[in-house]
Amino acid sequence: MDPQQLRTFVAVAHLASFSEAARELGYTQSAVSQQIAALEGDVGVALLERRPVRVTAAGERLLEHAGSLLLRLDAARADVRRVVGVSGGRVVIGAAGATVTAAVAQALAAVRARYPRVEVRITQVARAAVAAQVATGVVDVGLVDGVAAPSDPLALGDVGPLRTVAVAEEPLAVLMPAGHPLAGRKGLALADLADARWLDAPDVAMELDRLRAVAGPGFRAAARYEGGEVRGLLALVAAGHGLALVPRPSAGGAGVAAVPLRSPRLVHRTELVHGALAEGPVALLVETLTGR
Amino acid sequence: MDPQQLRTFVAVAHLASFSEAARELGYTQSAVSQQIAALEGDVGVALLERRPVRVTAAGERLLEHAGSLLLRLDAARADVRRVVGVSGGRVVIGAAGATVTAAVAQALAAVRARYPRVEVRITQVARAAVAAQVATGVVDVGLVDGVAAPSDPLALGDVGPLRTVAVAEEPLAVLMPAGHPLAGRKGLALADLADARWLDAPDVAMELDRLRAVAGPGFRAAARYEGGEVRGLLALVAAGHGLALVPRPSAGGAGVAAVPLRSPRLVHRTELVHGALAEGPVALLVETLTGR
DNA sequence: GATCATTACGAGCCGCGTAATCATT
DNA sequence: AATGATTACGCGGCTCGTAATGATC
Repeated sequence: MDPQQLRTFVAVAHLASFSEAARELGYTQSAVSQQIAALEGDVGVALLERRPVRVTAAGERLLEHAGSLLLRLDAARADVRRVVGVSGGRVVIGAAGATVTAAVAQALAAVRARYPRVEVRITQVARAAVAAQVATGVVDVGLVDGVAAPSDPLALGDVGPLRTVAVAEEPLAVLMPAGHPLAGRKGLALADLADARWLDAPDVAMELDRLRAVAGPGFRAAARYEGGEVRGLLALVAAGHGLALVPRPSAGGAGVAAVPLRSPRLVHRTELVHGALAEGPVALLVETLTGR
Repeated sequence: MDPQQLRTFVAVAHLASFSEAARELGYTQSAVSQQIAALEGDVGVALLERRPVRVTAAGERLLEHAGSLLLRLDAARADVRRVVGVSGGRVVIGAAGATVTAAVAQALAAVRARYPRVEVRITQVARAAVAAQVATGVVDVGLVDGVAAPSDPLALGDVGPLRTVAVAEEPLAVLMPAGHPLAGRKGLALADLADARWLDAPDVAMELDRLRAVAGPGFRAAARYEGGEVRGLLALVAAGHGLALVPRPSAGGAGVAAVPLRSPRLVHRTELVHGALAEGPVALLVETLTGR
């Protein structure tokens, strides 16, 4: 069961095609076919049905393991390399969404103060790819946010050997035009607003998909705002284009009311994903963010 | 980083010798040397110092990952094979210590009732090897016991992708001769007994090592009883050879007093270790043990 | 007949063992 | 000198690509 075969297997399973997998991995059809055959011979079970290509029950089992296995393999390699300090002069943060809060900025300041010469870079990373990017060492740490019950961890799926720690938890608030009938309330329940029109602004507010996941169906999108500027969102809300659910600190502005969310009891949570730490700027960053 | 190389690396690191590792793995010195060289070339870092053989800092990091990685690899293979039902006609339980309690016996009865033709086998397994044996499929499930705070999981180290569930928690009692000055007490603190003489009976009572781990030093062994019979232990205690800490259900007998342990608040916990479950006798066993 | 997986086969590479070499005690 | 790790080298096997074959729509 060598890693190459596993990688090929997940590619085939995912694409449901030998030839596509071959193209993606830079092999010929033949090579892929032989690798799968070898893997099946090794474990002694058919992993795929052909024509159409579908994973068997046994293959399903292997798939469950394979992702984590490959992630850990990458993480092991990256961890070993980090010891040498290959990435000594640079700290790369992979942020999924609008996770660079005040706390993060502050921690970065601490890093700059202690290591003035290291370059700090923040790149946008797809939420699903954070673990892989941290594991492979493409980024040094990852930042992910989402909604969760207070002091509950985010559902990040399989993070393999990586550790996750909370860096911030903020209450949530619903943004609405100042003149909205509910604008004066002290707090409100999300269920009451399922029928309202919402703004889908993945970078600055809660994605509607995730909202639906925790609060049931509904929450139709009136418009989508793909910018990263909170002001843009505020303007849209003020103009009555729809509501938005945001962490309370980023709420507030002219013509906009921010009403705290009372039910369900949820918070906006930001978590840090990192691998093994030795010392140096990355370790300092993590320590500062987690309060030593 | 193929698994073979990793396996060789952990062997060399563990034995601190290329030649010994070669002997253990059935290779020549040369092959081991080449594998390590290839691995180091692959990750780009020296993993071992030679003469004497010692793992470097980078090697240490790799070691941390390697164990879990290989365990998961074995678990993946075993999980896949289990789908085919290679072990359909047999259920093998690996027990570390005296973990086959009434609950386990009862669950086994349920399995026999439902699957009359399957052979049930219980083998003794070293505590440290339970995870590996379950992962590789040598045994279908593992049973491990130990002391822990109420409803706290046992510290089993790395179990990789395996799941652990509690099957029993029993209060602890100190066994002492009926005439012992403390024999009439309703409960007592372990700290008061650190200076007493204890019986080291790993198969039927708490190992003294683990006792020291949770309750501090002391707890000198007066004698060691390696049998698996509780009666033997009771006889020794009655004769005044020493005290023993046992789960309360197995306490009691002529000439012996069992005084409940009050402090620290600890219980005897039995946990089940298992891989992925499909259906069949093993699944039934686990379900019965965990109460569906 | 077109698409796509498998099989046949040859070329190159990789990994092992044997044996010689080098280093450390 | 003896033990033990590394290097040299040749053989066998493995894996890939090309190309032919087979299966399925």
